[in-house]
Amino acid sequence: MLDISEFRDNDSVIRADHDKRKIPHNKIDKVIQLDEEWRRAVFDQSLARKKRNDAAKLISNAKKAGNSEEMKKLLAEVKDLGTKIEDLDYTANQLIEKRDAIRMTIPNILHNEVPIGDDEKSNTLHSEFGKKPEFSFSPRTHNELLEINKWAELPRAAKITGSRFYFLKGDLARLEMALQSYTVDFMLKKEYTLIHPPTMMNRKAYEGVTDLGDFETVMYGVQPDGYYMIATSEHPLTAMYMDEIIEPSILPIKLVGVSPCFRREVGAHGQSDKGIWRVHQFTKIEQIIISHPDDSWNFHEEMLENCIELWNSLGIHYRVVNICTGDMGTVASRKYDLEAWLPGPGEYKEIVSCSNCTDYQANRLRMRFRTPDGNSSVHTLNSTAVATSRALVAIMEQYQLEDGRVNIPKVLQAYMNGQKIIEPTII
RNA sequence: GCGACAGUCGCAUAGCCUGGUAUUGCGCAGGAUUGCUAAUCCUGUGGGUUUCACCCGCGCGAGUUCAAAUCUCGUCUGUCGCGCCA
Repeated sequence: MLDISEFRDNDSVIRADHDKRKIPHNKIDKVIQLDEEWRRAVFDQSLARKKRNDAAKLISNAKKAGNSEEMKKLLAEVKDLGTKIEDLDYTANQLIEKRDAIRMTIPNILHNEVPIGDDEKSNTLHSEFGKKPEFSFSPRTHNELLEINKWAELPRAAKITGSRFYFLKGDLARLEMALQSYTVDFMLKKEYTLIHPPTMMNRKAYEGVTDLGDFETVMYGVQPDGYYMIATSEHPLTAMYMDEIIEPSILPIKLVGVSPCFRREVGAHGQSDKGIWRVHQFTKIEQIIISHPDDSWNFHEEMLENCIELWNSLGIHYRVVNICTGDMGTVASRKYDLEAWLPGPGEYKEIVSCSNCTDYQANRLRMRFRTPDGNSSVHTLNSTAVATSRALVAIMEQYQLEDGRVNIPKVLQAYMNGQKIIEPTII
């Protein structure tokens, strides 16, 4: 959520941003209008309350002085003030609720260097690492590899839950654990603090970290308690400090979260969704930084550097792209994606997303730090380190052998008791 | 799940019985002063507005009242005890 002062003093910035995103200005106008109405209502409300407070003081004095005549007179004067104040309160509350309901849906201000364009085709290449692996045979898709090696049970998972769930089996399940351990150790060396968060969140906290539309399309609700399964550990880790005033001396807060992630994936279809690429549940290791606003752009680069070092160490060929205006979403101000080369389908596909959300989440969550001139919102940043299902797909496809088995990236072998190849599952 | 107690500004506290201007300490920030690894003093330290002032704010919500941190009801969270349990 953008700070209200942006609408009062700086609306041209928001308008210019809307132009870049090709969205109309009507919501901005509405927020400004409601804000003006609210401020008038609050002023009237304050006057009425002052009147009541003054009267209450006089009544108190009259009572102490034992002047019951005076008291009766004063009481008669303020008799109807209570209802009047209630009405004014109601009006003011209605106005600010409307104002903020709209303000919540207005997206973050984009960084200057975000490329302009309508969809992912306009994302621009930032950098590229590794080389496309060459095969003396026709490389298989990860889905074919899963079947040949019995590394996953998809139809059986569909029986007990539904489509897009999976049982991971045998060596591939072990590789998943190795990947988690390796990634966590990697992040610990960067002095991030490991966190296992709650896997469910209440509505209030969740509204602070995500686009409201996600409640319909992304998150699973948990009844009867009204909780939501987390779509990523970014959400609990970022919301962890909600409603707090943080001492600036503890900034930056650097966290590495490990959690299962749950996504409904409403509206997702197609051939590319076979296998475990796009699933309702997966495990993700996530980087989170809560920082002073002056430092956030440096930390955004730091998180990207961490990803690059990590994925280079896994020996995966991928490219980094700058996400363009049309592909950005509501919360981030700037976003890099890592896209791994998948030899099976012959495409680059997203494996990492690295965002600076500036003060957008912090404003909603009321996460502030002290400054000499009062409190000011922190910045929040998040980046995937590794989403295990997608990392496994990239490893399987890029490290595959002619017989369908898969070499284990060197850095993971120590986490697999020295094993060098993952073998088919027996049953 | 049951019962008792608790929730007050970053932290810790007083105020609640008996309704009438949110107390004190610590931490943090700014300033002053002294000068030796620091001390002392002053100021500030929840949110809002038409900002020399005023309004709101004592977990949240409702009620009683001219007036609620204070009384009543509901609710949430925590602590302890009991029960259940990996």
